[in-house]
Amino acid sequence: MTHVDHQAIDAAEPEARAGDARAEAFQGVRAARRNELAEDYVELIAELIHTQGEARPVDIATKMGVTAPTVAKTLDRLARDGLITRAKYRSVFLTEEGRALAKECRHRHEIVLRFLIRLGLDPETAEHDAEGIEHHVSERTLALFAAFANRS
Amino acid sequence: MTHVDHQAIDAAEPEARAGDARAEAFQGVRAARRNELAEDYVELIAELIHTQGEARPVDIATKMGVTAPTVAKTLDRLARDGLITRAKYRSVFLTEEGRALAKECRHRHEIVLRFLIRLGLDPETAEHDAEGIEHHVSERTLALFAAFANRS
DNA sequence: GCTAAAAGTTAGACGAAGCTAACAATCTGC
DNA sequence: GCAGATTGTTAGCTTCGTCTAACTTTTAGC
Ligand SMILES: [Mn+2]
Ligand SMILES: [Mn+2]
Ligand SMILES: [Mn+2]
Ligand SMILES: [Mn+2]
Repeated sequence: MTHVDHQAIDAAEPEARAGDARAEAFQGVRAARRNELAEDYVELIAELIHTQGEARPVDIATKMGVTAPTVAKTLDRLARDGLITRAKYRSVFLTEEGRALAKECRHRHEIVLRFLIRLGLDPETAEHDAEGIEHHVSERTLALFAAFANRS
Repeated sequence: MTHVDHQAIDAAEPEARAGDARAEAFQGVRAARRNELAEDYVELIAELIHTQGEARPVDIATKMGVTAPTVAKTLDRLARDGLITRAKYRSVFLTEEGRALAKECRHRHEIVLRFLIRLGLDPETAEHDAEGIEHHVSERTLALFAAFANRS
């Protein structure tokens, strides 16, 4: 467990062709990028289920700022990847795996957000930046962020 | 200038459909994502020109950890977007605009890296994480990172 | 219980970013 | 200055993530 992996879903991009340390870093970033969308979706779905009782595609679309067909296609991919289950014209459910990923993402998001605020950032900007940064923070960095956020 | 924009190249994704603050954050992240690759390329090209005297596609491919055809196609896009110039079978040059972007990216990369190391991260991991985080750091956050990195 | 609005789906387009296979140009070492 | 190695290009395939347009199903209000 070196870089950002978070029990990644992967399968794509033939690794190995490493050699260069730089190349490895870029490959790690590309791997993280492939999971970003899934992470944001399951995190949002968990939140909707918690606050609204259910996760409807229309609400996902609104919160994500995309159109309904985009959500539909993305949900199909998440289902294919075993993170959610869904039935036609019904709202969405997380699988065990999806729930685990959501929890992990929520946790990471929370730490990055608190860290940025602790650093002195306004909550608005902190929320924006955390939404992007959270996917590129290794376990080590996360631990340091948490320590900083919790320091008295 | 709210979130990550760094004089972004954009043009895609019809904004406006905001309303929700969350949606705006996600749209910002997607916008940042669209510039990531261009940023990494121009930064690397600038570095190669500086250290090797020229930026050859084969070296870009090695450092980025991708194949030569992938580099070729990406370079075509960068040329289309006015960041580089290139001639068949020759190495790559940055335009004025590309040079400006490279400088900005280098600067951002440097600050994020120094910040992470200052936080207590090992240089290895710091380099990996910085490569991903740099694209999702707003001006405000960058300023705080710089201040933290430079504090006595 | 109809009907109109809301929500969801399907089809199809498009660009980005990756790959492999095959070919072409350039460089290098003798 | 030629041959073989290296580098670069082209063609074509794939998946992802976005969109619009058109259609279907469900829900809600009367
Ligand atoms: Mn996010
Ligand atoms: Mn998040
Ligand atoms: Mn980078
Ligand atoms: Mn960089």
